[in-house]
Amino acid sequence: MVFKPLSRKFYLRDSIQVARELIGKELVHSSSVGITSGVIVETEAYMGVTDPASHAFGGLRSKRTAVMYLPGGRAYIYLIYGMYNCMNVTAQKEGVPECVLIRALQPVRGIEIMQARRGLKNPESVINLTNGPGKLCQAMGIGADLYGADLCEKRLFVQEAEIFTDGEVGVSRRLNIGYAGSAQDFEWRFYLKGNPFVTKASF
DNA sequence: GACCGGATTGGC
DNA sequence: CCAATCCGGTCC
Repeated sequence: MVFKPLSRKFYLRDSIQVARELIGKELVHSSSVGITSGVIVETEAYMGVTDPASHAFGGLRSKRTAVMYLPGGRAYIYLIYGMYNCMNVTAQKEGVPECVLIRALQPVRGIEIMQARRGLKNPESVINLTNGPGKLCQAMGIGADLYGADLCEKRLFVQEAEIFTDGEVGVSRRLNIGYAGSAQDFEWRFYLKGNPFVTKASF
């Protein structure tokens, strides 16, 4: 099995472009219990300093946002609602804190590991493994220990998918950012049309 | 040092 | 529909 992380160059662009191009690529995590991976089918771009929905809005620098200011291509992982992790891919050149939230995956490798980590009652429900940002982090074993991980190395990375996922890329507003004012209307969410792992949205 | 709320989820 | 659960950000 040959792993080939995308180059740094892929990430050194604005997060909208990175978010769109991440659709259809494979996110891979090599952990002590084995390899898990999935095709990225839903993303959201967070445009940093000028984006009220971004954790780096206004140029905020903190322990949490620090990784976003490094050159793109690292994992920005944060705890949401005190219980779930969300994984972002950082984008842009050094000093420009943009990132892309991974909202859903279609499982490819290590599905049994994912099921064990998720601890679902009905294991036949594969859909529930990775159809949401918190769920996919749990299934993939992505936690705070991977904060800042370099995606150009081989522990946690993105590569070209070997399987073909058909369907075109849809665009919509981002979800659950009611606090973000007019930025709610920006269409910075990307998803694979018709894919069953994509979050059900009302628009 | 206190208080508030969230880029979510699963159970009732 | 709503509780879970805790960290970061804000304000005092």
